[in-house]
Amino acid sequence: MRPLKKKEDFSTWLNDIIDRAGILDIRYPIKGTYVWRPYGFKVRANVLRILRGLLDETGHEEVLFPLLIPEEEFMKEAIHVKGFEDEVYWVTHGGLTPLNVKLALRPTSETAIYPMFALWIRSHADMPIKVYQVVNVFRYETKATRPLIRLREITTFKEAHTAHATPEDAERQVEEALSIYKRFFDTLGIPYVVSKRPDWDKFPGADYTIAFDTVLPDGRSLQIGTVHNLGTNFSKTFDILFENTQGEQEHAYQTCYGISDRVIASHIAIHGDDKGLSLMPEIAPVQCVIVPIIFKGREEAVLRAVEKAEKALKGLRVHVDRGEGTPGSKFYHWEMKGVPLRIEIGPRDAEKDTAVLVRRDTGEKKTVPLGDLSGSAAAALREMEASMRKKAEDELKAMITEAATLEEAARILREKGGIIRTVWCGEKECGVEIEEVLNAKLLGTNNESASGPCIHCGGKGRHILHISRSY
RNA sequence: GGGGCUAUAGGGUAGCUUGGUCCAUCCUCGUGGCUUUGGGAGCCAUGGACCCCGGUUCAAAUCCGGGUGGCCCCA
Repeated sequence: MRPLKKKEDFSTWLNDIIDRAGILDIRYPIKGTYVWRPYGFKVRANVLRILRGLLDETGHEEVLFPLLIPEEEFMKEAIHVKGFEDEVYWVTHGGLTPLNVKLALRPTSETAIYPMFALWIRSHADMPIKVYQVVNVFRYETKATRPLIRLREITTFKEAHTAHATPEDAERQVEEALSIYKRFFDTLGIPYVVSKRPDWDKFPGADYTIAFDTVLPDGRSLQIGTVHNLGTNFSKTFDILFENTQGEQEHAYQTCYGISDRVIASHIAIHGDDKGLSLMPEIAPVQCVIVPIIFKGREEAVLRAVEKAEKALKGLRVHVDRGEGTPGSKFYHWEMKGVPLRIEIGPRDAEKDTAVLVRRDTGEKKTVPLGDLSGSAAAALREMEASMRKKAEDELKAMITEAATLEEAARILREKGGIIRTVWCGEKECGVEIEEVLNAKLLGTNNESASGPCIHCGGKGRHILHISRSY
């Protein structure tokens, strides 16, 4: 097997680790589609548990819409259609019979959900509606596909859709969505930069789009979440009308926001190392693995101590590796799987009633009394979470660089990548030129105030701008 | 959107240039056994591959065309 080298060859590293840690099987014979394996599926389930929790506690309700969307509905919203038309898979036959209405495999579900919203909403009192679903969506990607990052079947797409009686309420919803996502990424230890996308790069059909981007170890940015204020664009198309308090018919104000498989990709990419995965305790399928170190003739004492340890750790997700094989090979195995905490118990420990506690992130070893194992394990996990989060945040900070000129920006992008922070006038023409000159993307602007000249045209700077090479 | 490279056991590879030496190399892996266990142990036995379709040829892993998958570069 080839050695893992995250720094030198990130792309190969990521593919290898996804395979070797048992996240996905990347050999499924259709381009851009992959198989979730049991271990990866557990990670995914834990991630979704956190996300569902955050949505549920803020009054969202989970629903499930059909995968298929009739052509007529799909084609209704002109700008939206244009944004997706070359990526849509069409179902054209039922058995051998050609369908008289073609059916789209959802590339996202606005056009599936909003016709139903039109039926559900009659009065201002029916709102707000806040629903979400976790589904697979299909996009016929023409560029090179990548596991968890660029897929033809996005298997984990959490999309929330809301409708409101006033524009202010929709605006508040955007703020709530941003705060939910911030808490979500914070929990997972994924640092991010928030940008309002330039107008020409917003979600097709949105008034505006606010996006979360993170930076992967190769210096390229990855979009990991988006929040859209749809205004009345879709409600006008799909006749989502309600009677307001004045007794007049009015179009509903809508938002939608989504998160995908990429969250898992970025967690793997940011926290993993050359030994394999390194999972935050919160999402690790196994939080603590106990490796008994058995010597011939002295099994009993060790196994008794192991049982005691297992009992003490009740409440954590614990696995005891009683399998064949040497301790060394088990250490490597569980490090590859990213298990946060390892507990070694051998004859020496059994004798002294202790255990060796090893942190996955730092490799730090500590001998602790068995009687106190529960407390010291919990403490170690807490410390790990904090320090993993901090490390990731520091790394992202180090990848955000200020630049005053395009030459400087180009040099930074070439030498270390990451995100350029600079000043921009806000004009489309100027922005598009920046993208061309730098061969990079404008991630967008933040809400800080800016002063000084625009990096490109020298005009009055109105925004702080984020630029990067992106996935 | 344009261009290039590539496909050999479950994973990683040698062989391809110059067709025959190949019922295909090595590492890893699987299976049965003995033995071992504080950072990937060892020994014995055994299992497993030339992406698909077509063509050239006495002869194809090797050459040619198409398909499919993978990787990279440019816009």
